[in-house]
Amino acid sequence: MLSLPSLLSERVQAVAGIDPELRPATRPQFGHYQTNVALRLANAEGTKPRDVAARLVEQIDLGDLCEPLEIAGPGFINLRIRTDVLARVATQVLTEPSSGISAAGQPRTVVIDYSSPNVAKQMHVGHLRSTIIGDCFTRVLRAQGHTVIPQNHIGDWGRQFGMLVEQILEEGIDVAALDLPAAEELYQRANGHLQSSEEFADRARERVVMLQAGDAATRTLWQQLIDVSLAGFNATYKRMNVLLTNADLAGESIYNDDLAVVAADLEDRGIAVVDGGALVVFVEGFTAPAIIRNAAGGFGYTCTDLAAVRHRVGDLHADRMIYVVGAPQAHHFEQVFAVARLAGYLPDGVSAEHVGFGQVLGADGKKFSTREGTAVTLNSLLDAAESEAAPAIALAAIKYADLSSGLQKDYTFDAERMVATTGDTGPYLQYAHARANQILRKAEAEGFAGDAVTVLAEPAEQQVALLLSRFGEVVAAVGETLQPHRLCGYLYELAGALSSFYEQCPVLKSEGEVRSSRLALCEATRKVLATGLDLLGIEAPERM
RNA sequence: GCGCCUGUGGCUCAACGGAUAGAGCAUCUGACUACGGAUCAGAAGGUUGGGGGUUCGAAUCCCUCCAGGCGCGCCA
Repeated sequence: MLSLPSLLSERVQAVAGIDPELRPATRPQFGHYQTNVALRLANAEGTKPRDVAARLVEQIDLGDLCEPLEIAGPGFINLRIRTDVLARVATQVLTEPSSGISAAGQPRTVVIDYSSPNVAKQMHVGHLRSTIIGDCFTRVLRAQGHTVIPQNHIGDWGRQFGMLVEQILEEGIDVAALDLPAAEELYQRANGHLQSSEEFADRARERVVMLQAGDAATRTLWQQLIDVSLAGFNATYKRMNVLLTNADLAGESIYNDDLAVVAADLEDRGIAVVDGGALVVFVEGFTAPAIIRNAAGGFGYTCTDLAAVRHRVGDLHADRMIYVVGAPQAHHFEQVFAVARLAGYLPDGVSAEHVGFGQVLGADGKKFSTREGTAVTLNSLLDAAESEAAPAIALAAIKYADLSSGLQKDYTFDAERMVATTGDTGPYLQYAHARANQILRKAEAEGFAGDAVTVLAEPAEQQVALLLSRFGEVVAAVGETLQPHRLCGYLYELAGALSSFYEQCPVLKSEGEVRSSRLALCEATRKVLATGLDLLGIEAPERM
């Protein structure tokens, strides 16, 4: 079904010839939607905007959907949707399983790279954002009918495993018996050891070679470290209620065999050249080249990411790739994508987007860290929120705080503010949902029901219905722009409209068709709130 | 030095070149014998970091300066 805003837009465009850029009206007296299309046309033609508007209004065929169009101000055309149409659309939101989310016209295969913690280290604040944001994208794009393939690019390979394995052997510990925090302590000890002892550093280096060569005993310990870490990660994912599972794992190590292949391919085709002993690609617009293989013969993460691009396009058949990685990596990904384009790993038909995000700051406005100056673990963050509210509420609070403002901005982790049930917070939305649910439950107990919205006499009712009709558009916009805060803002507005409606329009105390219509409106709103919250990865409780 | 991001009421944030820059928190005033009050209605609070420019129209685009953050060949 074509959503109402798209339908309106289409009708206007049929006459205007250009995208009317329909926008929700900025003020109630301007109706429901406004377009500046006449202003733009007049500008191009050199005619008077209001004359153009008058001509358009004459020709636009919207009588079945809108009240008579109005021209206002310098030449805006204002649209007011007929209440019978609003009622019909609200009923559709209620009855259709999609709640108004329209299936993507061209379903794509979307690979999303997110979370990506490092083995033998606890997840920290940066992983919090990547995980929450990536999880939201997965949910939104799936709801639109895209095939989403999450890729959890965990750090399960690299030089650190040399020191880790050596430290294990020296201490004679049973890795399988460790938990993740203990593994991280091991990491710290190994790192300290590496700094203080040349001899240990040499052994660590040799151990890396053994690991790469596939030495059985070394591999076993390495695998045990991964298993221990995964147990920790999965516990956190479960606690966070995110969709990631072991099936989504695609750690760095899976590309081991591809690295030399990629390097050789780039070198053979003259894309990469040896410079200062390293194999590099010079990309126009970048001051420093991308290093494919360092002078010592090792492969860095640029090479790994190129191999990953090749795999995702070639084997997973991605036609859209999204990388949810901190903003400091922006430059790196720009370069990786540029090289991948040059090499043809990233064909024209495949898009690649890096969604960077800002840091999590502490209450002092500085980078969030512990008193000792180390990174705050994700679990301790969850603990902090749970000390303010029940787990389901605390989690909603964190996720909403993370998603509700522009991703690129830093945000301050303020547990007390996040869990507030007033204002623009996750718990407020949960409460609105629980409230709607409560009234529906009471209605059911009293034998009342409503299966269609038929009466929209009150402005408050109309406002709710209008917002319901926009849900699909908002979800589509989030899928396209990858800006979850749009959905947050929409749901907040809807929750507010619902509260106003409660205040002004008695539901259970009204009677007959008015009552059943209002119940249907409540149910449709409850459904959209629940669906929308779910897209954010937030649970919609039945009671609070 | 070069590059990227950020700068909007006291605080936290919206605003896809368009009408009088919107919300929330905090503050103040109200609301049915409140219990859907974990709510709602309202008030007050802004020369959008400064200065230029483009445009019928700029928080938004361009230039410049200021402040903060983050990057910039062999770590990931």
